[in-house]
Amino acid sequence: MMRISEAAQHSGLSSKMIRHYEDVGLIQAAARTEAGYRQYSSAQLEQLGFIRHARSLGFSIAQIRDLLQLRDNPHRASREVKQLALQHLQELDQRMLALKKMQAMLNDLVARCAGDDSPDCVIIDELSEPGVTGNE
Amino acid sequence: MMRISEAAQHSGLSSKMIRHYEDVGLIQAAARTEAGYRQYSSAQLEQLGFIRHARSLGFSIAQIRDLLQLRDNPHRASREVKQLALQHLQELDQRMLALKKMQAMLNDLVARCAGDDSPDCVIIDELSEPGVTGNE
DNA sequence: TTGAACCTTCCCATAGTGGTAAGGTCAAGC
DNA sequence: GCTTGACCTTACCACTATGGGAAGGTTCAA
Repeated sequence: MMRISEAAQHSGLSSKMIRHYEDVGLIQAAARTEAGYRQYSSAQLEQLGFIRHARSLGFSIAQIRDLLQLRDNPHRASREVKQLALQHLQELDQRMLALKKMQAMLNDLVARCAGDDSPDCVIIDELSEPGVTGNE
Repeated sequence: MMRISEAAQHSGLSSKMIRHYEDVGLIQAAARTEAGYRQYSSAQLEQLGFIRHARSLGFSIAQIRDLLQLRDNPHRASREVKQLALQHLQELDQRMLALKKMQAMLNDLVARCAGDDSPDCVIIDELSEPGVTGNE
Protein backbone atom coordinates (compact mmCIF):
# COMPACT_ATOMS: atom_id res chain seq x y z
CA MET A 1 0.00 0.00 0.00
CA MET A 2 1.33 3.39 -0.92
CA ARG A 3 0.29 6.96 -0.63
CA ILE A 4 -1.10 9.07 -3.38
CA SER A 5 2.15 10.81 -4.31
CA GLU A 6 3.88 7.47 -4.74
CA ALA A 7 0.97 6.15 -6.74
CA ALA A 8 1.24 9.28 -8.83
CA GLN A 9 4.93 8.78 -9.46
CA HIS A 10 4.55 5.15 -10.36
CA SER A 11 1.53 5.64 -12.60
CA GLY A 12 2.67 8.80 -14.31
CA LEU A 13 -0.43 10.68 -13.23
CA SER A 14 -0.52 13.62 -10.85
CA SER A 15 -1.94 13.30 -7.34
CA LYS A 16 -4.39 15.93 -8.38
CA MET A 17 -5.73 13.92 -11.25
CA ILE A 18 -5.94 10.71 -9.23
CA ARG A 19 -8.19 12.49 -6.76
CA HIS A 20 -10.14 13.93 -9.65
CA TYR A 21 -10.66 10.52 -11.20
CA GLU A 22 -11.98 9.34 -7.87
CA ASP A 23 -14.27 12.36 -7.66
CA VAL A 24 -15.84 11.69 -11.02
CA GLY A 25 -16.16 7.99 -10.30
CA LEU A 26 -13.67 6.75 -12.86
CA ILE A 27 -11.94 4.79 -10.12
CA GLN A 28 -13.29 3.50 -6.85
CA ALA A 29 -12.66 5.49 -3.71
CA ALA A 30 -9.28 4.53 -2.33
CA ALA A 31 -8.94 3.01 1.12
CA ARG A 32 -7.93 5.44 3.83
CA THR A 33 -5.57 5.33 6.76
CA GLU A 34 -6.94 6.38 10.12
CA ALA A 35 -5.69 9.87 9.39
CA GLY A 36 -7.63 9.94 6.15
CA TYR A 37 -4.73 9.43 3.76
CA ARG A 38 -5.55 7.55 0.58
CA GLN A 39 -3.84 4.17 0.20
CA TYR A 40 -3.18 2.44 -3.10
CA SER A 41 -2.61 -1.25 -3.77
CA SER A 42 -0.62 -2.59 -6.68
CA ALA A 43 -3.87 -3.56 -8.39
CA GLN A 44 -4.98 0.03 -8.18
CA LEU A 45 -1.59 1.12 -9.47
CA GLU A 46 -2.15 -0.98 -12.54
CA GLN A 47 -5.51 0.59 -13.04
CA LEU A 48 -3.97 4.04 -12.80
CA GLY A 49 -1.33 3.06 -15.34
CA PHE A 50 -4.06 1.82 -17.63
CA ILE A 51 -5.78 5.15 -17.34
CA ARG A 52 -2.63 7.06 -18.12
CA HIS A 53 -1.97 4.92 -21.18
CA ALA A 54 -5.50 5.42 -22.40
CA ARG A 55 -5.31 9.16 -21.79
CA SER A 56 -2.07 9.36 -23.71
CA LEU A 57 -3.89 7.77 -26.64
CA GLY A 58 -6.44 10.55 -26.38
CA PHE A 59 -9.32 8.55 -24.97
CA SER A 60 -11.75 10.68 -22.99
CA ILE A 61 -12.66 9.93 -19.41
CA ALA A 62 -16.02 8.62 -20.62
CA GLN A 63 -14.33 6.28 -23.05
CA ILE A 64 -11.90 5.13 -20.41
CA ARG A 65 -14.84 4.34 -18.20
CA ASP A 66 -15.98 1.87 -20.85
CA LEU A 67 -12.48 0.56 -21.41
CA LEU A 68 -12.06 -0.12 -17.72
CA GLN A 69 -15.30 -2.03 -17.61
CA LEU A 70 -14.15 -4.17 -20.50
CA ARG A 71 -10.77 -4.62 -18.90
CA ASP A 72 -12.42 -5.91 -15.75
CA ASN A 73 -14.89 -8.12 -17.53
CA PRO A 74 -13.45 -11.60 -18.15
CA HIS A 75 -16.32 -12.35 -20.49
CA ARG A 76 -15.69 -9.41 -22.76
CA ALA A 77 -15.47 -9.81 -26.49
CA SER A 78 -12.40 -8.20 -27.99
CA ARG A 79 -14.78 -7.00 -30.66
CA GLU A 80 -16.17 -4.48 -28.23
CA VAL A 81 -12.75 -3.19 -27.31
CA LYS A 82 -11.80 -2.88 -30.94
CA GLN A 83 -15.06 -1.09 -31.59
CA LEU A 84 -14.24 1.55 -29.01
CA ALA A 85 -10.77 1.96 -30.42
CA LEU A 86 -12.07 2.31 -33.97
CA GLN A 87 -14.57 4.89 -32.87
CA HIS A 88 -11.83 6.87 -31.20
CA LEU A 89 -9.69 6.57 -34.30
CA GLN A 90 -12.49 8.16 -36.25
CA GLU A 91 -12.60 11.05 -33.82
CA LEU A 92 -8.87 11.47 -34.15
CA ASP A 93 -9.31 11.46 -37.91
CA GLN A 94 -11.89 14.18 -37.74
CA ARG A 95 -9.69 16.30 -35.56
CA MET A 96 -6.81 15.76 -37.96
CA LEU A 97 -8.96 16.72 -40.87
CA ALA A 98 -10.03 19.94 -39.19
CA LEU A 99 -6.42 20.79 -38.40
CA LYS A 100 -5.36 20.01 -41.94
CA LYS A 101 -7.95 22.36 -43.34
CA MET A 102 -6.77 25.13 -41.09
CA GLN A 103 -3.18 24.42 -41.97
CA ALA A 104 -3.89 24.47 -45.69
CA MET A 105 -5.74 27.76 -45.54
CA LEU A 106 -3.21 29.36 -43.27
CA ASN A 107 -0.30 28.09 -45.31
CA ASP A 108 -1.81 29.64 -48.38
CA LEU A 109 -2.26 32.98 -46.67
CA VAL A 110 1.22 32.95 -45.25
CA ALA A 111 2.71 32.15 -48.63
CA ARG A 112 0.96 35.11 -50.16
CA CYS A 113 1.90 37.58 -47.43
CA ALA A 114 5.01 39.57 -48.15
CA GLY A 115 6.02 39.75 -44.53
CA ASP A 116 7.85 43.03 -44.87
CA ASP A 117 7.53 46.58 -43.54
CA SER A 118 4.53 47.39 -45.65
CA PRO A 119 1.08 47.35 -44.08
CA ASP A 120 -0.38 45.51 -47.08
CA CYS A 121 -1.15 42.04 -45.90
CA VAL A 122 -3.08 39.27 -47.60
CA ILE A 123 -3.76 37.62 -44.28
CA ILE A 124 -5.53 40.66 -42.90
CA ASP A 125 -7.28 41.21 -46.20
CA GLU A 126 -8.68 37.72 -46.46
CA LEU A 127 -9.72 37.57 -42.84
CA SER A 128 -11.60 40.79 -43.47
CA GLU A 129 -13.46 39.43 -46.44
CA PRO A 130 -17.07 38.40 -46.02
CA GLY A 131 -16.47 35.10 -47.82
CA VAL A 132 -16.45 31.67 -46.26
CA THR A 133 -13.45 30.03 -44.74
CA GLY A 134 -14.39 26.42 -45.31
CA ASN A 135 -15.13 25.48 -41.73
CA GLU A 136 -18.80 26.21 -41.27
CA MET B 1 -27.61 49.49 -37.16
CA MET B 2 -28.87 46.03 -36.39
CA ARG B 3 -29.60 43.93 -33.38
CA ILE B 4 -27.44 41.19 -32.04
CA SER B 5 -29.30 38.31 -33.65
CA GLU B 6 -28.95 39.91 -37.06
CA ALA B 7 -25.31 40.64 -36.42
CA ALA B 8 -24.96 37.02 -35.44
CA GLN B 9 -26.58 35.80 -38.62
CA HIS B 10 -24.52 38.03 -40.84
CA SER B 11 -21.25 37.33 -39.12
CA GLY B 12 -21.71 33.62 -38.61
CA LEU B 13 -21.22 33.91 -34.88
CA SER B 14 -23.85 33.22 -32.22
CA SER B 15 -25.43 36.02 -30.20
CA LYS B 16 -24.07 34.29 -27.19
CA MET B 17 -20.51 34.49 -28.39
CA ILE B 18 -20.82 38.10 -29.51
CA ARG B 19 -21.81 39.01 -25.97
CA HIS B 20 -19.01 36.89 -24.66
CA TYR B 21 -16.44 38.60 -26.87
CA GLU B 22 -17.66 41.89 -25.51
CA ASP B 23 -17.38 40.58 -21.95
CA VAL B 24 -13.78 39.55 -22.37
CA GLY B 25 -12.90 42.76 -24.14
CA LEU B 26 -12.18 41.30 -27.55
CA ILE B 27 -14.57 43.83 -29.05
CA GLN B 28 -15.71 47.18 -27.75
CA ALA B 29 -19.01 47.39 -25.95
CA ALA B 30 -21.77 47.82 -28.51
CA ALA B 31 -23.99 50.89 -28.52
CA ARG B 32 -27.36 50.40 -26.86
CA THR B 33 -30.87 51.46 -27.65
CA GLU B 34 -32.85 53.16 -24.91
CA ALA B 35 -34.20 49.78 -23.94
CA GLY B 36 -30.69 48.44 -23.58
CA TYR B 37 -30.56 46.41 -26.80
CA ARG B 38 -27.14 46.14 -28.41
CA GLN B 39 -26.79 47.81 -31.80
CA TYR B 40 -24.24 46.89 -34.44
CA SER B 41 -22.89 48.98 -37.30
CA SER B 42 -21.54 47.57 -40.52
CA ALA B 43 -18.02 48.32 -39.34
CA GLN B 44 -18.66 46.19 -36.31
CA LEU B 45 -20.14 43.52 -38.52
CA GLU B 46 -16.89 43.39 -40.43
CA GLN B 47 -15.00 43.03 -37.22
CA LEU B 48 -17.23 40.16 -36.19
CA GLY B 49 -16.70 38.49 -39.54
CA PHE B 50 -12.97 38.92 -39.10
CA ILE B 51 -13.21 37.21 -35.75
CA ARG B 52 -15.19 34.34 -37.14
CA HIS B 53 -12.68 33.84 -39.94
CA ALA B 54 -9.81 33.88 -37.51
CA ARG B 55 -11.59 31.46 -35.19
CA SER B 56 -12.23 29.11 -38.06
CA LEU B 57 -8.50 29.09 -38.71
CA GLY B 58 -8.02 28.04 -35.11
CA PHE B 59 -6.63 31.29 -33.74
CA SER B 60 -7.30 31.70 -30.03
CA ILE B 61 -9.07 34.69 -28.58
CA ALA B 62 -5.72 35.99 -27.36
CA GLN B 63 -4.24 35.70 -30.83
CA ILE B 64 -7.26 37.36 -32.38
CA ARG B 65 -6.80 40.22 -29.98
CA ASP B 66 -3.39 40.79 -31.53
CA LEU B 67 -4.69 40.27 -35.06
CA LEU B 68 -7.40 42.86 -34.50
CA GLN B 69 -4.87 45.38 -33.28
CA LEU B 70 -2.79 44.84 -36.38
CA ARG B 71 -5.87 45.02 -38.55
CA ASP B 72 -6.72 48.39 -37.06
CA ASN B 73 -3.20 49.73 -37.23
CA PRO B 74 -2.52 51.43 -40.57
CA HIS B 75 1.19 51.51 -39.74
CA ARG B 76 1.47 47.79 -39.20
CA ALA B 77 4.17 45.77 -40.86
CA SER B 78 2.86 42.70 -42.62
CA ARG B 79 5.85 40.97 -41.09
CA GLU B 80 4.13 41.06 -37.74
CA VAL B 81 0.96 39.55 -39.13
CA LYS B 82 2.91 36.85 -40.86
CA GLN B 83 4.79 36.22 -37.66
CA LEU B 84 1.57 35.57 -35.79
CA ALA B 85 0.33 33.29 -38.52
CA LEU B 86 3.58 31.34 -38.57
CA GLN B 87 3.46 30.92 -34.86
CA HIS B 88 -0.05 29.58 -35.09
CA LEU B 89 1.00 27.26 -37.87
CA GLN B 90 3.59 25.84 -35.54
CA GLU B 91 0.97 25.20 -32.91
CA LEU B 92 -1.19 23.47 -35.48
CA ASP B 93 1.80 21.37 -36.40
CA GLN B 94 2.36 20.35 -32.84
CA ARG B 95 -1.25 19.40 -32.39
CA MET B 96 -1.14 17.40 -35.59
CA LEU B 97 2.01 15.66 -34.49
CA ALA B 98 0.40 14.65 -31.21
CA LEU B 99 -2.62 13.33 -33.06
CA LYS B 100 -0.44 11.44 -35.48
CA LYS B 101 1.35 9.69 -32.64
CA MET B 102 -1.93 8.66 -31.12
CA GLN B 103 -3.21 7.50 -34.45
CA ALA B 104 -0.10 5.45 -35.11
CA MET B 105 -0.18 3.73 -31.75
CA LEU B 106 -3.89 3.13 -31.85
CA ASN B 107 -3.79 1.89 -35.41
CA ASP B 108 -1.14 -0.59 -34.44
CA LEU B 109 -3.19 -1.87 -31.53
CA VAL B 110 -6.34 -2.11 -33.57
CA ALA B 111 -4.54 -4.04 -36.29
CA ARG B 112 -3.32 -6.57 -33.75
CA CYS B 113 -6.67 -7.02 -32.02
CA ALA B 114 -8.70 -9.93 -33.32
CA GLY B 115 -11.99 -8.22 -32.71
CA ASP B 116 -13.92 -11.41 -32.18
CA ASP B 117 -15.85 -13.09 -29.35
CA SER B 118 -12.75 -13.99 -27.41
CA PRO B 119 -11.75 -11.91 -24.38
CA ASP B 120 -8.11 -11.89 -25.48
CA CYS B 121 -7.34 -8.39 -26.61
CA VAL B 122 -4.06 -6.77 -27.46
CA ILE B 123 -5.50 -3.34 -26.82
CA ILE B 124 -6.42 -4.16 -23.24
CA ASP B 125 -3.13 -5.99 -22.77
CA GLU B 126 -0.96 -3.12 -23.95
CA LEU B 127 -2.89 -0.51 -22.06
CA SER B 128 -2.35 -2.63 -18.97
CA GLU B 129 1.39 -2.82 -19.44
CA PRO B 130 3.62 -0.65 -17.30
CA GLY B 131 5.61 0.50 -20.35
CA VAL B 132 5.59 3.90 -21.89
CA THR B 133 3.21 5.02 -24.55
CA GLY B 134 5.33 7.62 -26.25
CA ASN B 135 3.51 10.69 -25.05
CA GLU B 136 5.22 11.61 -21.82
C1' DT C 1 -54.36 43.45 -24.65
C1' DT C 2 -52.13 39.54 -25.49
C1' DG C 3 -48.66 36.59 -27.51
C1' DA C 4 -44.57 35.65 -30.07
C1' DA C 5 -40.13 36.74 -30.74
C1' DC C 6 -36.88 39.20 -29.44
C1' DC C 7 -33.61 41.24 -25.85
C1' DT C 8 -31.15 41.63 -21.14
C1' DT C 9 -28.19 39.65 -17.19
C1' DC C 10 -26.72 35.83 -14.42
C1' DC C 11 -25.61 31.25 -13.42
C1' DC C 12 -24.31 26.52 -14.74
C1' DA C 13 -22.19 22.91 -17.67
C1' DT C 14 -18.89 20.88 -20.58
C1' DA C 15 -13.23 18.31 -20.33
C1' DG C 16 -9.01 18.14 -18.27
C1' DT C 17 -5.70 20.06 -15.80
C1' DG C 18 -3.33 23.18 -12.70
C1' DG C 19 -2.92 26.37 -8.73
C1' DT C 20 -3.59 27.83 -4.10
C1' DA C 21 -5.21 28.27 0.52
C1' DA C 22 -6.36 26.55 5.07
C1' DG C 23 -5.73 23.01 7.87
C1' DG C 24 -4.31 18.07 9.63
C1' DT C 25 -0.39 14.36 10.05
C1' DC C 26 3.88 12.12 10.27
C1' DA C 27 8.73 11.50 10.98
C1' DA C 28 13.22 13.29 11.87
C1' DG C 29 16.25 16.20 14.48
C1' DC C 30 17.26 19.08 18.44
C1' DG D 1 8.59 17.31 23.97
C1' DC D 2 8.65 20.64 20.27
C1' DT D 3 9.68 22.36 15.85
C1' DT D 4 10.12 21.87 11.01
C1' DG D 5 9.41 20.20 6.56
C1' DA D 6 7.16 17.23 3.66
C1' DC D 7 3.36 15.20 3.04
C1' DC D 8 -1.88 14.75 3.18
C1' DT D 9 -6.86 16.52 3.21
C1' DT D 10 -10.84 19.40 1.27
C1' DA D 11 -12.57 23.31 -1.16
C1' DC D 12 -12.25 26.66 -4.01
C1' DC D 13 -10.71 29.28 -8.59
C1' DA D 14 -8.49 29.42 -13.12
C1' DC D 15 -8.06 28.25 -18.01
C1' DT D 16 -10.65 27.78 -23.47
C1' DA D 17 -14.69 28.27 -25.97
C1' DT D 18 -19.14 27.32 -26.27
C1' DG D 19 -23.91 26.29 -25.16
C1' DG D 20 -28.14 25.97 -22.17
C1' DG D 21 -31.43 27.88 -19.37
C1' DA D 22 -34.00 30.91 -16.13
C1' DA D 23 -36.13 35.25 -14.91
C1' DG D 24 -37.48 39.30 -16.50
C1' DG D 25 -37.98 43.45 -19.93
C1' DT D 26 -39.21 45.12 -24.99
C1' DT D 27 -41.15 45.39 -29.49
C1' DC D 28 -44.48 44.64 -32.76
C1' DA D 29 -48.36 42.73 -34.87
C1' DA D 30 -52.94 40.69 -34.59
